[in-house]
Amino acid sequence: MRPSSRLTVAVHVLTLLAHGAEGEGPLTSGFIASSVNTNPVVVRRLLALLRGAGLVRSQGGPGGGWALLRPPGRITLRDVYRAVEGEELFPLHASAPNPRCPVGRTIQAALAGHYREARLAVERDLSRTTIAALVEEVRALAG
Amino acid sequence: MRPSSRLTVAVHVLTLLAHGAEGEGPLTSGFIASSVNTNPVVVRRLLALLRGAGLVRSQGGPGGGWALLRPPGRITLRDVYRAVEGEELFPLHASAPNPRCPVGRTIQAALAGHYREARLAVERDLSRTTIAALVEEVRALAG
DNA sequence: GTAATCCGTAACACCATCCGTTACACTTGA
DNA sequence: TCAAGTGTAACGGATGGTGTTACGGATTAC
Repeated sequence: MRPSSRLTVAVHVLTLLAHGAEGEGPLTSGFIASSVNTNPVVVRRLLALLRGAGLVRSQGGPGGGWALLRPPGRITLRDVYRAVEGEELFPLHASAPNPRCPVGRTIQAALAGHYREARLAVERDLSRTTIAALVEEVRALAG
Repeated sequence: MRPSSRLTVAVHVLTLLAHGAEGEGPLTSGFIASSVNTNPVVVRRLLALLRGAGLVRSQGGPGGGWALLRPPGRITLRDVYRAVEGEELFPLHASAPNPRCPVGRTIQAALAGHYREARLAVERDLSRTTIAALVEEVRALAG
């Protein structure tokens, strides 16, 4: 499975929700979409994944929109990654290798463990960065 | 850029080359393709990338084929990963965010550093495994 | 030198996925 | 009751990976 820009957009949106939290009230998907430069439906689809992970909540009707469910210091990039990306960092063969070949018969089992370790290494690294830290960086860069 | 199965197939092929090294002579793309269960052209395309990275050599004509250029104990999964995958572990936005938004204007710069760290973390993990180690695992699993 | 074998690469079709867009039903709040 | 939101299905376009055919070029064996 190839990587998408979902992680980037999801982090962008969460940073925006945390950054705008001083203003009162939730942010609409239309407003968020104008910052990301995309369509509101794309934003709602992505935020639905984050809602499924317990990171945000949505509210309908006038004055409705999206808001964080946790303080930004307690949301890490690992949480976001798990919410929006698939299970596997590196996919195995598209079609199964030849079972009559000793290497073909066993290579997937051999690789699976190493891939799992690599995925854990990424997640360990992503867990070091919080949305709150990104808000700080954004404020420093944007002035 | 999303992940593909290129890393898996490349590691499979290199393991096959190392495993079959006791037999004399290079392996043909047709033989390799039958183990991977794909088309010889696919194998040649992928091996061309590995050749560009100095991992294998090719030889035309009868008796020709592909062979390792280094002992399998000195080829790590990090070498293979760098040879066949793109630069970025996680892509940034497909279309640039809104420069009139403080978050949109700065989020890419803020994320770039974190993504670089994550990529290094993956590579650090992949560098712990060699093709020789995979040959051992395959032998243990296949009997 | 001739033929067989193998690589090198272009060209094309197929397929899955992602992204953007439209459309419309539903819910909420004033 | 109306306006402002979300929820979600449906569709099309773009992209990239994969599989396949085709053919030119190089090398080896005889």
